[in-house]
Amino acid sequence: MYLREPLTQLLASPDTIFSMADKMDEKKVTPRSQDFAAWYNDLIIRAELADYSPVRGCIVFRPDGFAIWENLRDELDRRIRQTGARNAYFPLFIPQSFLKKEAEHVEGFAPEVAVVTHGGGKQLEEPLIVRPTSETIINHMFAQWIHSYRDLPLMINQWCNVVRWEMRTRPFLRTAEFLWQEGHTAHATRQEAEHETLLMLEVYRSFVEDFLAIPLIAGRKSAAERFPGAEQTYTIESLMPDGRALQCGTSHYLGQNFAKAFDIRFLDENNELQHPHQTSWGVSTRLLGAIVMSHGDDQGLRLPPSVASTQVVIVPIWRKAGETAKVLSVARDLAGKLTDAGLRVKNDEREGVTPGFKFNDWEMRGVPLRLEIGPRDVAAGEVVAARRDIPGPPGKSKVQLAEIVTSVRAMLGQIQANLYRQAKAQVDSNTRQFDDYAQLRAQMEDEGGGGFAELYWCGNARCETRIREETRATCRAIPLNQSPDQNGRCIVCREPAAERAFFAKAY
RNA sequence: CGGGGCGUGGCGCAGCCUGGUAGCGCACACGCUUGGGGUGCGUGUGGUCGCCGGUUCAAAUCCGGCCGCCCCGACCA
Repeated sequence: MYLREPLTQLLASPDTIFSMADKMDEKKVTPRSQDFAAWYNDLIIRAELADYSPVRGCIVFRPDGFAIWENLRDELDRRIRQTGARNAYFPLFIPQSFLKKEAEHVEGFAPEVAVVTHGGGKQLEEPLIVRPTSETIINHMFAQWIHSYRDLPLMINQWCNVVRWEMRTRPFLRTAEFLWQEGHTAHATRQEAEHETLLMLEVYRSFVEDFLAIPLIAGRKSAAERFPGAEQTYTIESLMPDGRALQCGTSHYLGQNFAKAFDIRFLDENNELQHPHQTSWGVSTRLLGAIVMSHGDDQGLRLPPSVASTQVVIVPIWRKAGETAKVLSVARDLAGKLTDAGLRVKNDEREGVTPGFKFNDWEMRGVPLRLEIGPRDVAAGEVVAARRDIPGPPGKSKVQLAEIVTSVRAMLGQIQANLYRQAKAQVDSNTRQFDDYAQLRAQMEDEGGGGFAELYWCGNARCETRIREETRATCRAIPLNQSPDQNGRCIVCREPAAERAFFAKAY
């Protein structure tokens, strides 16, 4: 399904000297500027984050890729628990009839649902679907657990896999099976549920920006982009360097739609039967794709220290046999000191590969900080530190061994902040305001994704549809808390428009 | 489902036109060498050429059928 090697060689101009080009391609990934999609695929394979599987649309998470997910998951899980939600686990299989209970929900998901028709060698009485999301089965259980306002709020989160039979898949960004967390809550009042929806949006926003160093626009979705069955969908959207937007997480206010469909009722303080107001919210392994694209360069991955499986790699260097023991001893001592300080450290003592090879290897894998230590450094009581966020000689500096822990901690903090700064600059330079529809169309026709377009939109679906059909850009987010503008005019119909929206071509 | 392309060691490809029993690069293993930015050399492992059938003394190569995959389109939080 995916091309293991990019099409770039096939697409290369006929006068390319293949014998030379091939030699280069074996060592380097496809340059990002040349073919963004090929660069992305190359990086994932070469950095050993994931591999293709024999099953169409499904990928294997290799240890280095899964470690990023684990680090990300542990931190987000901690933040989710802080809001009061608790983890639980619901079945992978859901009775097919459940999906049909909420009209919009079934319409939205039925086409991409996998169905199990046989088990134990027999045809099942009722087919089971493999969950594409768990609203139905969780609300079925909520109906049995909720009786009184004293049972509310009920806040459940689960980490699991889900399956959506996508027609077109890409590693991390859209796979048939993916890992995610899905939160589901039920509240006594609309206000409480709406507050929860926005609270979780803010949890996601701060988590992705601070921990993953990915700049975002937070806002609500247009009616057309809403989750099937939701009253309101909120989103965090990022912009990839190729100018296409990536939805990084969503939080939905479900109103009473599912409560009514699944007959969830409780007695309030006045002994009156009420349907609770609900929310659901989730982020997925798609975030790994966002990390790769937002930070990576032609040398490979660039991982924020917060999620990197290895934060610091030590490369010992020696020339003569007599130097080896001394260098290794200092390197090991250094690794121990940093590990004791709570850092994730690797000491690369491989023989038979040159230091230069190791430098490139660890840069490909995105390790934020490399410490080179050779005979000269040992003699001087220092190491050479090379920052992954600053390529080449400018990123190198000498650090005294005596103050190594403090220095490394400081540099990791600087790298985390700088990766965000670089990504933000990239997004800002690709975000434009438009007041003229012809200019918007021209921008979106350009090669590449077209970037974020910030514009006034009246909110009418007809104008939104026209933009989508004529520019292929969709409404990604309508930022929250805008101060109403009396002078705004819809970019399409010129009617008064109170709010600005961000449009972009999306993944 | 419509249009286009491709199936040859793990990966990328050549060989096919003009049949003679498979080759190159990378990767991998071993040895020496090298080591502060992807060292160099040597030796070696690994393939019923997508599948089935036909033609022929002989098929990766020619003929027929089938299967699979990829790209574009349709579709899609």
